[in-house]
Amino acid sequence: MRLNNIKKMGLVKTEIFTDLQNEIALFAKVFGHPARVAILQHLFKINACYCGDLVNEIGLAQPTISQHLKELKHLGLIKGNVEGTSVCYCINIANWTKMKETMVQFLNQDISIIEDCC
Amino acid sequence: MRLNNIKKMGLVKTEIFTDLQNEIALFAKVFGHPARVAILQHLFKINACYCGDLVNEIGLAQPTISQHLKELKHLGLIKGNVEGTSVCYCINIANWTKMKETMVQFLNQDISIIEDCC
DNA sequence: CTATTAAATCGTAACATTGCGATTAAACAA
DNA sequence: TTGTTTAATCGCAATGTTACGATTTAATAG
Repeated sequence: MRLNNIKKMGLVKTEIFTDLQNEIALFAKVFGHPARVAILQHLFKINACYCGDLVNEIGLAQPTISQHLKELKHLGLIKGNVEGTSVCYCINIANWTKMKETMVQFLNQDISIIEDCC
Repeated sequence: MRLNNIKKMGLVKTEIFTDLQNEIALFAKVFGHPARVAILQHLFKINACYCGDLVNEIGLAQPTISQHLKELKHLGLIKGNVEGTSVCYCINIANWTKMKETMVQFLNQDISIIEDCC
């Protein structure tokens, strides 16, 4: 159920974990930076926007925003469309939904637990 | 709505983001490693277990597991109880539930979006 | 063609993360 | 007290991440 071309995790010993565990970690990792959280929130809010809008909105330098957009795009969560000299970014709903299912299932593990053990 | 003593994010310019954005990023970051995903899944599955069990179950060295447990504990998602020479770990359900609410709300941002823009 | 504009890429400094061997600390047993 | 067991901590090597100035690329305007 992986989305786009999923990259390796460097030092992490991915081979000793299941595909699902690695997939959850990769999705979570991309949310593990407030700039990427902010980019996604903004894209959801205004539906589509240019890279430059995000630079103004968020307040990080253009190369930094570009780098964060690249990571989101690489995981398949956003799409970028060239319009003249600008690039219009928006959420990839189909992939977002797939990702959401995986993550919500992970977060809902607690439904069978009644109370703490210790 | 933050749980435990939340730490800074190093190079990350946290001050330009909202508390919620930083909180989502911190939660996501802790899930951003398959070992921590595996630890949480195992704790949910068997309800409580010793550090040594996790070392056998997961296959990373004891200091490495100990370090991952420390991060989960620091965020408040697990509790550790000393029992003789062992330490029994389990999920902190109350904090897990709070975290889940925050994350699910973030993941459900897509409910208003009908289709892709570009 | 020559600007101009917008965004990607390059290069790099500062810092963080991962993993583990070695050691320490704490509880208990004999 | 002296082992033994279990887990935390220390220290460090290898690698990743973040941020941004400088540069390049690509599209368009004049």
